[in-house]
Amino acid sequence: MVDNGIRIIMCVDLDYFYAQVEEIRDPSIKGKPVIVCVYSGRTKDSGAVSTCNYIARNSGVRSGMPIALAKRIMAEHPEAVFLPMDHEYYESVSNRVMALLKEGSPRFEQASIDEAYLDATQQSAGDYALARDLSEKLKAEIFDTEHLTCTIGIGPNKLVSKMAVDSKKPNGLTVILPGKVREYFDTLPIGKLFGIGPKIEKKLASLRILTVAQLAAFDVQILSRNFGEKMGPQLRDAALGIDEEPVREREIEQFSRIVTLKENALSFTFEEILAPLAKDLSNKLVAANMTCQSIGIIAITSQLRTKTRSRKTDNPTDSDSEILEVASDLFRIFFAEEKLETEWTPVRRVGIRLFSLKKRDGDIREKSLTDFL
DNA sequence: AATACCGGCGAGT
DNA sequence: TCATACTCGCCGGTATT
Repeated sequence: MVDNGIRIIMCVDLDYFYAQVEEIRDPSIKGKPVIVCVYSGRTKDSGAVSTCNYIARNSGVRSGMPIALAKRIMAEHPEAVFLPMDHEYYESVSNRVMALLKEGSPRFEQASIDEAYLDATQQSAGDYALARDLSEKLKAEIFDTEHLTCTIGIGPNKLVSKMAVDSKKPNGLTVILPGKVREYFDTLPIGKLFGIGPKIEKKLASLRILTVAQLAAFDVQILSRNFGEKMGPQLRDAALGIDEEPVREREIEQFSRIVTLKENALSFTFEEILAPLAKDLSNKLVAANMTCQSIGIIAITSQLRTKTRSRKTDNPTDSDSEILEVASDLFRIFFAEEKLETEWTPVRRVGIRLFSLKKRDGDIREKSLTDFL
């Protein structure tokens, strides 16, 4: 047992994942700009870039960018390949890689379709040099079996390993030793800290916090007052490279499905739009052997503002008809309320969300505990 | 006072 | 008109007990 309190955490990130999977599926596109897109179906090129390979990034294409803009950027590169996202396929590849990683360390946490954390403290006997060796083996194994490159970051916690992985991509391997954390973090612009996006960066700037070092030294009380009791201390800890979160597999806690309407509208046919979403979500619940006890709707307005409504159901359910019923009712109420608003806000995208998910057939232990309580 | 529920916001892949 | 589809986490307000 290795227990000097110092953990060794690895963050594994599959490089430009969707685009790389496409390169492997069709090697003839390798060497060209590859841009994987989510087409919304409104017009020929409406939609957004999901991800792209580094050749496309070098021309300025970015995730989240409108497809039409990406096409304009690539206008002088007619060899550029625009592909529709094939989520199911990427997921099947992801599942295989995640299974490999899980063998690398049983202390495993999948963070997204292309990212995972491993607690390698035991395997590497607390030795960062051994952890690096283990990472190299994992990289080789993933490449040999799936022909995928990945980047691995290593550090004393999930945050630092994440910052390490971000420091050198693609096909990188970076170790930030516990004693080097502050040194590395202090060189970073504040916006590069994981968890600090444009909004928080701006708010920090208004407090005259412009560097990670300034955030690390800032009065935590004032941070709490401005960001809340949880986020205040968390922000300062992040600047200090402190993160005690364990690497742990987590049960999924929500499912959602959302679609873009053909045209912005003040209402829509619930049966036509919502029924397929309800069916999909119900199928997902059944496949996961789960139920939900809260059903919500999502509406994204023409101004791209997100509005939500939700309702706790009387009983846990996985029924598509019940999901459809509740979602339709929530949309009826939503549009009735919207009508009373002064501004006329048509809706662009609509969706359904399920949460308060519970595993259905809890095992015997769990069951008897529940019965007991 | 503590907890549950709800709607909004922010971040990330 | 250029703006996807997800998931997670937190905040603050209000209702409930």
